[in-house]
Amino acid sequence: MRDDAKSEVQDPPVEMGELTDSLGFLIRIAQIKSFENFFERLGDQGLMPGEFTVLWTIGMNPGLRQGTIARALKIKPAHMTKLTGRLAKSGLVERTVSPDDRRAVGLSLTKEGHHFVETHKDDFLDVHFTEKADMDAEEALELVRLLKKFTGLA
Amino acid sequence: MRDDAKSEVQDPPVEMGELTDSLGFLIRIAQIKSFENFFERLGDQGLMPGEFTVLWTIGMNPGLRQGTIARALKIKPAHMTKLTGRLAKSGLVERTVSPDDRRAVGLSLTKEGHHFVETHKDDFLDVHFTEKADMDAEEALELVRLLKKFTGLA
DNA sequence: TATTGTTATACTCTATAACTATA
DNA sequence: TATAGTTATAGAGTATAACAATA
Repeated sequence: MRDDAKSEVQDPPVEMGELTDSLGFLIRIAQIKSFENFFERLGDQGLMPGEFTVLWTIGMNPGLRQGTIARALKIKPAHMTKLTGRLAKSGLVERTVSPDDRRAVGLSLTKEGHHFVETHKDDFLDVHFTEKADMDAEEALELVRLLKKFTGLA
Repeated sequence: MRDDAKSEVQDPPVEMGELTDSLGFLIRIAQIKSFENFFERLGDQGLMPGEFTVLWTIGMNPGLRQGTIARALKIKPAHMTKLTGRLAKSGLVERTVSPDDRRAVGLSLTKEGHHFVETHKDDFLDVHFTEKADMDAEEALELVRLLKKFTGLA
């Protein structure tokens, strides 16, 4: 993610042909770009994008169990355990065993967690991504609409 | 990437709010979807999407050095070493030390490499991704155009 | 001294299986 | 038996630093 002004290596042009019209390739490059944007805005907060996503979703659905949140966000169970572990250790998330089913772990935000989400909400949701890409508002809406359709979240 | 017909876990609805309009989140889900598509078509070929991308680009630019290709595809040097190592071991790529600069490694496809790219080209480029997502051709073109603009590849 | 590619370590995330404690 | 979550291991990919060979 380093992007030194100096790193202007003199490279010969690289022909990519139809690759630059391949959705899979474009999504990968978009992912890199999106990570760069995230770290520019929130890099000093010590959280990864995935952690923020989980935090946000817990805030919207307090008390829901870990597995339910994980499935909704397409996070694998094993990884979810580590993720919530970190968030709990940071004091942002509280895990409570359900009295109904003592196997289940309910998730909710601590007061710090709520404050954290509220404070960094706009930076996290990247509400101003258009500016970097020189896109107008209409294009941004259309990009979001088409991605939702492609992912099936539409 | 498992998606058993049985795995219809009865989950309560999970509220995600503005997250489903967040570009970063959508790109991550799109990435998962795109990987699923890739493995449906090419899973039995034993190559990862990144490896195919490298293979393709070497084919378009025979003889270019490793670092140049890596920078163009935004692959980190350390990873590129492993990647080309695997491709060379599979007999798809040939690495040759340049006589001009004996530090440089030039990459080119073997005969098998050429054949592999030619054979799986359409599956790899995912030229028919629209069908799965119920998108028409115009929407597909627009999605590609907007992603190119966002990534700066435009 | 600087650069090309390599090796090594550590971290995120995925995939998988084995395990526990419940149910 | 099955399920919820955990632990452990292996792999892909990234970040970083140190290194050898070469320039």
